[in-house]
Amino acid sequence: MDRSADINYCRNIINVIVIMKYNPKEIENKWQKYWQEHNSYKTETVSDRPKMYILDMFPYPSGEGIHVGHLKGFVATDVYSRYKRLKGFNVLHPMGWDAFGLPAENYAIKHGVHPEISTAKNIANIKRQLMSVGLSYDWDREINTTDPEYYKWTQWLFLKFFEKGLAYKKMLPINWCPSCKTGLANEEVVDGKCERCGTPTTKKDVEQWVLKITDYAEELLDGLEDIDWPSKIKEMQKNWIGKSEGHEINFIISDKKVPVFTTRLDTLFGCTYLVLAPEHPLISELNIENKEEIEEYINKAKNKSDRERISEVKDKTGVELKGIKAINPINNKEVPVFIADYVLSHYGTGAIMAVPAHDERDYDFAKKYNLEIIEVIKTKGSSTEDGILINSSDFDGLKSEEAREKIGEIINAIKKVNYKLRDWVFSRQRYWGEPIPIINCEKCGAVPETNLPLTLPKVEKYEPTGTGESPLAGITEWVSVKCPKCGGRAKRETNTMPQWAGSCWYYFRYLDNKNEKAFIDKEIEKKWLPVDLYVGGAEHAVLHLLYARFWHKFLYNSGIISTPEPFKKLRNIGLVLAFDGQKMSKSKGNVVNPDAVIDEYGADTLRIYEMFMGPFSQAIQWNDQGIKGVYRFLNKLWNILSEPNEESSPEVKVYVDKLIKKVEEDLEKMKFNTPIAFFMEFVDFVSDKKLGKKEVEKLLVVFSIFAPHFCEEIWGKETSIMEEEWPKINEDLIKDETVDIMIQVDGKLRDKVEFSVNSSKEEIIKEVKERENVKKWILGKEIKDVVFVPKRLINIVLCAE
RNA sequence: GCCGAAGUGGCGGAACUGGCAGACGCGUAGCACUCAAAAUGCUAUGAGAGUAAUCUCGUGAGGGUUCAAUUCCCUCCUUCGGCACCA
Repeated sequence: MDRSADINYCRNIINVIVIMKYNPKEIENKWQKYWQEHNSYKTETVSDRPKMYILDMFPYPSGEGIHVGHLKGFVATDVYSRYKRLKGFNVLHPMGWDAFGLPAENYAIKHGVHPEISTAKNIANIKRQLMSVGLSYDWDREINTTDPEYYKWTQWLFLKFFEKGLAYKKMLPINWCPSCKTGLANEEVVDGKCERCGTPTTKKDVEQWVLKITDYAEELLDGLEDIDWPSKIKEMQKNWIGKSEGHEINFIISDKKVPVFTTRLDTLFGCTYLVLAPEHPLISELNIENKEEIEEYINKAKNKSDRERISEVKDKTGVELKGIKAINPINNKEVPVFIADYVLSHYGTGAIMAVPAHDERDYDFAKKYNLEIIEVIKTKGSSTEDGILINSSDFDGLKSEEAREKIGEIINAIKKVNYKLRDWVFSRQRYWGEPIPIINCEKCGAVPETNLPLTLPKVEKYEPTGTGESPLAGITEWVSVKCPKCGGRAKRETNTMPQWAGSCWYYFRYLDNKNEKAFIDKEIEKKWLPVDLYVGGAEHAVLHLLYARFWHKFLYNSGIISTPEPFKKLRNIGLVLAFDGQKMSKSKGNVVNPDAVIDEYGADTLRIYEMFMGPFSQAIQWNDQGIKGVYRFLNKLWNILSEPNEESSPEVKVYVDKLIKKVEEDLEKMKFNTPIAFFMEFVDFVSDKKLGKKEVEKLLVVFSIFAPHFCEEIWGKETSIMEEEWPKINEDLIKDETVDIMIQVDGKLRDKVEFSVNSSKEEIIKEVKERENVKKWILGKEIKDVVFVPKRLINIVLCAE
């Protein structure tokens, strides 16, 4: 080290001694301890104040801890919670752990550490991280989905579904991940690949527990009307449920009725062939000439993966059933019959009437196999739109909509609604999940295990078997039980629940997390639900958010709870991208760890940067320089607020009240970036003015929602700043007496003049006309009109030459 | 292909209900402090013209409505997210 560095070092020390500098390291630990010791974040279940339930999507306790992206949402809800507390609400702001799932189990397989142990370790680490940011969670209400006292109720709720016949066992061709060696729900297959590991999924026939979410399709759709959610998420759920209204009609094949679903009954005269799904049960009953060819096709179709099917969208395959014809009910015309895997067995009736002239898929197929194409609708735009009927005998000239009605009447078509939504495959062949509390008895069938919790037994090997059985199947002493009903030999269900089970109802449990008699007390539920604000990532749109609504609606319909929807208002967090504009991920090595940021700048700087970087529902790149800017701002603000004058100058008083009002307005709109900008402007404004004690106190209370440690330290009173109230502002004081009026000539800004707010149009025009900047534009021209917007502008409109 | 969201300086972004485009921050440049650097402070910073006052252009592209458009309407382009043979 050279001499100059020494001098510099000495100077810095002198600085610290002379002025009390902002030193986050010193103050943050102190206050975190204080808040914890004083139970500052505790929420009373019963209170006179109005309730406000502000909820984060709880994290999965991964080994890497949380990164700054997770924190963005947590900080936003924390700021909002602190704001609402100061505003007099009884705020519930809890946190917990969604801890069942594959990573912990995979870790166990690799290292032989029980998931319970690794999970506990990870939770401790993340909890430490959350506390180091000064997040105001009521930790007395902490929950953990892997705690038997918690999953006892997950199991109990499953049995409710079972009692009502909404949980049933079925042999199904399900999505199977060959790498995770487990079945998956539809929602967990993204782009033909496993949502967890990215391996292409295959089809496998496995006996599965299924939850009948399809019974709730209509309600799940309707409920969207009444909730304040981003339209994007609503739209995704709508599309996922995929309601379509149409008719079911019968074609006749070999004297047998073959029902077909269509939304375009108006195109019935254009039907030139019929297509059955390869799995259609009728096929085996027919006397087909080319039986072998058909069987070969069916086998091939069966073994296709989702990816293969997707890649074949533009190149459809199929085989004609030779010697078979179908009769069209409207005109008794005979049309050929095909099987093709572009027709899905699980949707509608598994059979379609093909109208190649007005359906793209049928068109592709007809072109390929040289089938007849008959145009029956005259359309203005694309051939698949509604229009006017032609080539349709008596129905010619009718509009599509009328034709659907009329044709429907004549052939006795049944009106029918179909949904894309399919039942929820609910069992997983893995270890680290809630055991399904069912005993399979040879005599009595599936019998509920009522002695809950049914705890997850310890096993030696976590490895999935790959046979379609879970690792639990290997523990004979656990599996073999007596049937609770007949006492005979029976076996436990060895499948576990999917990772989404625990999160379907966790928002109830925070409210009453120690209740041993019920999953929630009825009165508490009535008082506290729905959740007022729910914040999390958009990736859960058709997973957690759909599943949770389903469970909630089921409980509501069963009379167990009193609210029809769980989450009144939902907002999505925008991703925090790495410096390179890419998603943060461990493998790319571009993850920003909050621990490092706090170590360098402190928690308050991190909090404010997370909020200041941009609108919180937007994806934004992390920028190290930006944090420095926030740190600079906090240093300036620290110096300004820590040495106040006795009394503020009058313009400062007004400014502060205006500032508070603007901050409040933006917070109500969930805007967190602009309030911070207002404070930055204030720093600049006040630098050459007098700021008094009273205003400092107001500012500290308001700013404490963003920088709690910082404000608590300057506050320096006996009681915590958290116990204060949001400052009242003097509306009379902040009313402007004068305003700047924009002066436009022909819509172009030419001048700006200060007037009293009450100035009339005439007064303003008179004065403005005399101003040089205006005169030169209107000189010698005729004024056609003057537009006056009070308190804003006047626009002098001239006659065009 | 279908559905949804979004395009504003060198960068992140701001702009109420159609009414000053570019707040605030970053970066950059200059200056001050310093032997020097860092830190800090001050000034400037959309493009072009002009010594200046000021003017012209400017919110993805083109058109429209309006006294007035980043904001409303139409067409198109680009990016991102979702769905993907759902009859």
